[in-house]
Amino acid sequence: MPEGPSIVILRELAQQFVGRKVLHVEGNSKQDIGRLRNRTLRAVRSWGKHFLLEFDDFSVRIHFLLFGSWRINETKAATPRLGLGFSRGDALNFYSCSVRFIEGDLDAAYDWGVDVMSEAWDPARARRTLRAKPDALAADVLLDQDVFAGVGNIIKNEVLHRIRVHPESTIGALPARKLAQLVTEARDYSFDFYRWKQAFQLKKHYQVHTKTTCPRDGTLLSYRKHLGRAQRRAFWCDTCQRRYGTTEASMSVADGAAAG
DNA sequence: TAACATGTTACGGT
DNA sequence: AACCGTAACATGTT
Repeated sequence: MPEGPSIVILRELAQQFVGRKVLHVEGNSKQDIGRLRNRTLRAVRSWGKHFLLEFDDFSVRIHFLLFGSWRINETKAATPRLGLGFSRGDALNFYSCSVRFIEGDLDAAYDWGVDVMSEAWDPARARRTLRAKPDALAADVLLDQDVFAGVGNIIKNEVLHRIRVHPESTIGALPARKLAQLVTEARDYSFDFYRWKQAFQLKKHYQVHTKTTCPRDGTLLSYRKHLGRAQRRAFWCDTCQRRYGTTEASMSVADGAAAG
């Protein structure tokens, strides 16, 4: 159930397998996972919520969707979707995830500049892309993996609170400084998420996600279960998060109730 | 305990 | 064509 920062943590934990040969393959994936046997893992990479295992001429792409999980040198009770066995009984096990092969060079398949966790992250390009979407909602663009690969619903809610922008603000109505903040915080909050997750302290740092009152001013937070085109949960403070622009949809829907 | 949710894709209808 | 809504997938948490 990971957003981008969790995938970065997985990538770092999986680094120990780079350069080692896959000795055993198991799993209920419908892909031709048998081809992985006796192949040497060349690199582990990530792009947004994608975890990538790179071999000589192809790579394996793992996407955990909502319920996926992994174990390193351990197993769960369930059958893995894909399990890779290495020497000394070491193993990488992936559960209830999407497994796909990517043929050829990963650099040809992925645009690293849109990955908020990447060294190649390109904020100027993100701002440019957003300027071309004036009618889109702030809550929707943050979840757009073509713009902010790795951002998920938790990061979305926390970023919007941090920059004091209402989730239904329209992008075209944001002052240039706010748009720049949105882009900056998409990355900066993701790195905070990463550090807190590593320390097993992520949830206690939530400001609005799944919360009922605003830590800034004690306002009862607003909650909507299906907000925006993405139809995802939104938590926000009507006192400190300003709504820029207006949409008919937002004004006609009256189901904003207290969270929790 | 039964809902629910850190996500995405496919498909049918408009 | 573009867009929208719904279903499907699958499991740990509350």
